[in-house]
Amino acid sequence: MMDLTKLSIGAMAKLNHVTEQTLRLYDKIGLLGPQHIDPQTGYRYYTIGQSMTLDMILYYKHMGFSLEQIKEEINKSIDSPMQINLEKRNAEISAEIKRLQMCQKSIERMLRKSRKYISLPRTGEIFLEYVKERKIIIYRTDYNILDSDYNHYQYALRLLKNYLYEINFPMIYFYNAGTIIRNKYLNTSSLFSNEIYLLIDENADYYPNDISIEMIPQGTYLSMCCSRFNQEKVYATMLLEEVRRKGYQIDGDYICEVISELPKNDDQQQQFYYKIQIKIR
Amino acid sequence: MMDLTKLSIGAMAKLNHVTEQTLRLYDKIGLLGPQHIDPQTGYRYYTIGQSMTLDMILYYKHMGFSLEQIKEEINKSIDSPMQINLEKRNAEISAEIKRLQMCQKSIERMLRKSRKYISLPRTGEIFLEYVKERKIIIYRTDYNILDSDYNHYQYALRLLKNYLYEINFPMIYFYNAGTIIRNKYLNTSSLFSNEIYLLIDENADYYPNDISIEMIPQGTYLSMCCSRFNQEKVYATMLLEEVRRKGYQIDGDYICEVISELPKNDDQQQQFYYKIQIKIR
DNA sequence: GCGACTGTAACGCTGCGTTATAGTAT
DNA sequence: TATACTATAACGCAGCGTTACAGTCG
Repeated sequence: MMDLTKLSIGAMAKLNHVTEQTLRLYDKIGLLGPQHIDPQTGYRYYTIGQSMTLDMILYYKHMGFSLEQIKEEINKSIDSPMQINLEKRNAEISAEIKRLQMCQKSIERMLRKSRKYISLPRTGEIFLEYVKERKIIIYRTDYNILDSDYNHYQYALRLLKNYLYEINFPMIYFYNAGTIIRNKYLNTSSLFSNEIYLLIDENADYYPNDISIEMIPQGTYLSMCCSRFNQEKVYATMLLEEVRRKGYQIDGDYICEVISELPKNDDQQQQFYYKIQIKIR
Repeated sequence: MMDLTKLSIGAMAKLNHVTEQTLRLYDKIGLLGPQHIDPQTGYRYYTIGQSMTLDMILYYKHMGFSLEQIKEEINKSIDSPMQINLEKRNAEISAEIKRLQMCQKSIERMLRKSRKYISLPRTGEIFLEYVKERKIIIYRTDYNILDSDYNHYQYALRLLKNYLYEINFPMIYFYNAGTIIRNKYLNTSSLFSNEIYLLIDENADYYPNDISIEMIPQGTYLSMCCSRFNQEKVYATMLLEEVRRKGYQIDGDYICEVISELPKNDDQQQQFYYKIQIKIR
């Protein structure tokens, strides 16, 4: 039978299902050293009883403590309570679980968005669709967005996002962006908009106090998918013509929703895929 | 107004709430490079439109993808579906959440154990307590544990644990260990035990098929806390004397439960704190 | 010309896994 | 002597943070 008080590092490792490197590391950082080191060869020798300490280390590790934290815990006497740290860790884990659940929400939303995109009609095709109520946050510029270029549009969007960032409204809650042309500007000869918006996830469970949210009503929308930035005026005109041709009644404001804005690394061009729509009755 | 198509790395970093190092890293690994690099100075210049790509990167990062994975996703065209990866990631997160919930169970059990320990009577004091039904796994040795030394006890325990490890019964489910003296050996002049056991968490939701579990019945136990290893015979004798003195009836087997076995790094001595008990009626 | 900015390069963090090279036990 | 074992040292992993030192912008 092997000597239970003089186990080589390999024997100790095998007995406890850890690697020798792990044991060497624990020795090095002062977490668990061998009971004896041969002064001639430097060989580490452990006793079987130390596997109990190793058990505890692994247990703490399982609970998510760092080696440094475990070192503190291990060296405590039995009387000093570890409860505080355990409860703290418990709270941390709760927070982590919550974060992961938020991740899942994000993923599910992306999946929905992806599925939605796939089933969308081709560019330029006009179609009817029912849309649920949507929450948005609006940012007003001091110029006509429809006449400005892509960079200014992006900049305005960035300012809005940064505002939301500053008031701690998590980015994960908003995704698609777009512009609104109010009804009163629809019938003028030249279209005008100074409002960009961000869509807010319907599942958002938290809003800062000082945020002003607008609702876009549910209903039937006449829609068209587009792929060129800064051609909103052209597309919108086509849409309005269709409204007139079919004899629909315009109800509310005109909306342009950016569905997808694709970064491409190979060429330096941005690709777009967005949808414009107008509520009718 | 700043040039929205020639943002320095600092300006870009500020606009998007990332650090310059992050942008440099993303450039280096080919995830997101500046649109222009001054060939003279090597200065990086970004356009505002690239913050959209950065948004996506951060969004993917939030969902727990690695930079390498994000790189793949970003370079995909809109037509190739990212659904597979999203769903895979979703499953990963579910598994992670499950793991964390197991962690919490472990922590809560440790907290219970800790609170229990604090309220325990002093060493040597005999007291009555009600104990719930317990599940244990037993390992039989071919020698009298009460006559063997600490190392052999630890070794037997290790063999049991390794057996459980091999049949994939997670370590987190068992905690306290102990020995049993069967009733038939209680009345002999010399105490005998060849069974050590591990307590199984009552919340364990999984058992391997080929495991044999024994139940220790609920009921009233006469108990005593002890602090010296290998003195079980002495303590047990005291306990049996108390039974006789008070006129209790022994019901079932004698149990020795190791409550705490404390590793101490400062001196090389192990410290113990265990409880022996016998069911009475 | 000064301060704010930018560049590259290198080390640090965690918890080991993975070589590489050299000495040791049996 | 063969071979299984052990030692130290160093690099790698992810995603940056953090120096340090030198050149550049307004």
